[in-house]
Amino acid sequence: MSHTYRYPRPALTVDIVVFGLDAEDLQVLLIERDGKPFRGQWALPGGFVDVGESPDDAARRELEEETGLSEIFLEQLYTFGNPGRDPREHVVTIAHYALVNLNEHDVKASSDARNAAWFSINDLPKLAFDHSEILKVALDRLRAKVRYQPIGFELLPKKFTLRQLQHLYELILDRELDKRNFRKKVLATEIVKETNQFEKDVAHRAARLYRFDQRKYDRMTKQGFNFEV
Amino acid sequence: MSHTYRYPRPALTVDIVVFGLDAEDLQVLLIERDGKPFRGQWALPGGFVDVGESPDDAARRELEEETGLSEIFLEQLYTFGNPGRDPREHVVTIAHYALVNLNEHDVKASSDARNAAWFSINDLPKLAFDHSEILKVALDRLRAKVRYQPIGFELLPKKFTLRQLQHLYELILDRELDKRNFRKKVLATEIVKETNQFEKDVAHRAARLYRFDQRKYDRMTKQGFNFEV
DNA sequence: CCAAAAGTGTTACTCCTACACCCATGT
DNA sequence: ACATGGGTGTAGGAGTAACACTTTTGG
Repeated sequence: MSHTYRYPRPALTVDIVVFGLDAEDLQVLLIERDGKPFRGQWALPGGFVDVGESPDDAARRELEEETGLSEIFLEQLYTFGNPGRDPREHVVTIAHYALVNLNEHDVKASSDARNAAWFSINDLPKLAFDHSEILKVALDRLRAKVRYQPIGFELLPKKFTLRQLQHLYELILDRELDKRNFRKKVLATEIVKETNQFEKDVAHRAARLYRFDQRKYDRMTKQGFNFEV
Repeated sequence: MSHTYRYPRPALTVDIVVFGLDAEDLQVLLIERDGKPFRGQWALPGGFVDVGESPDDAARRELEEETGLSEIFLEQLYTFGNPGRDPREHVVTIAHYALVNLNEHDVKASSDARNAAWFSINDLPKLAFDHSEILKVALDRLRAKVRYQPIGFELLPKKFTLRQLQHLYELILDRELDKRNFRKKVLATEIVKETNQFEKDVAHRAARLYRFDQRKYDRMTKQGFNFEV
């Protein structure tokens, strides 16, 4: 079946910048292209928006189809629509960004034949289309956003040490933070609660584990906060 | 001529929330619809994105066609694409917002037969489609943005008094500000320069006129600043 | 007992906030 | 001379930034 319109329409897609965190680096999830153009190059996961489907739903669907990731933090980023960005035709893409905790989500579950892999944001391959630009905008957004909304927590496991949280902020903001001031600031927000559990199997004093206060977290995500670490 | 695609595509439009400022209120520019659906209701200016045209260009073109406004500050806001937002078919719209100085731009120049008018944001009519929601998001964005980027200046004439600037901030943020602290803060940014001109024809001491320092303005627009008035 | 990271307070400084009076101009 | 808004300074408080040592644990 084919579809006819009175006027031509740009194609509409979604692309998703998925950020993850390992011990070393902030990472991005990329897909190896198997079709033209840019065959064999790495690209952001994404695909067409179906008629009758919201862009947000399309982003979640594509992400699950291509990488197996579901039920993660996902937000709209920006819409890119310069006519030259896809050599085949005019394709407008609604870019999103997502945050996942690598310990609790496994990307190998991908049902798609295509190759998916994590790359450090400090060591990225050349990307297809204008995806480098999209990634840059996503990173800028992430950096700006952690300063006034507690979204960074989405990248950590449910229970985490304050050092892990600090490390996350250091990776995102790309600078070192003072340990004492950081702890004071985080605890002052009351967004984390201490547990009675501790790290295991470390060759030094074990750090206390904390978890989010979901009620405070939700309130602060809506209202915003000032976290000028 | 008609156009056939293998898969159906959502329609793609732009809508623009144009903010203006008069002595009393923050205003929004609306268009009276003359076609179905929502005939006779007020709506945001906007229209279809042509193939081969960037969304940004489409927004500028539609704005000029419908209201005569050109060469104004315009930025992408958010893309709205819930399938139910237009009763005819699935229409995805890339919403933008624009800021204009009402003294230097005249909306009567509209070449389009449709009726265009300014409305106070405190006294809005019922809007077509999901345009009330778009307007709300635009207003939230404007409020958030004036705190860290000097975009509010776009709403003022080239030369203005500090009282006008303060009034603008009070209208956008919807609260009163302290005159002395506001002046200190603005002058400390060095984004405005004093001129040797003064207000005319006022029945009291004439206020000094200021203008932007364009170099500082551009730098701060890019880098952001903290303007927690 | 050594290595490694956890955990903890104080001080100086900067920035923000609150607040009231005199000045210049036109009528 | 009076009415109207223009223009100015200071003091107290809050928050930020800089900084070093002791504690706990495993090997």
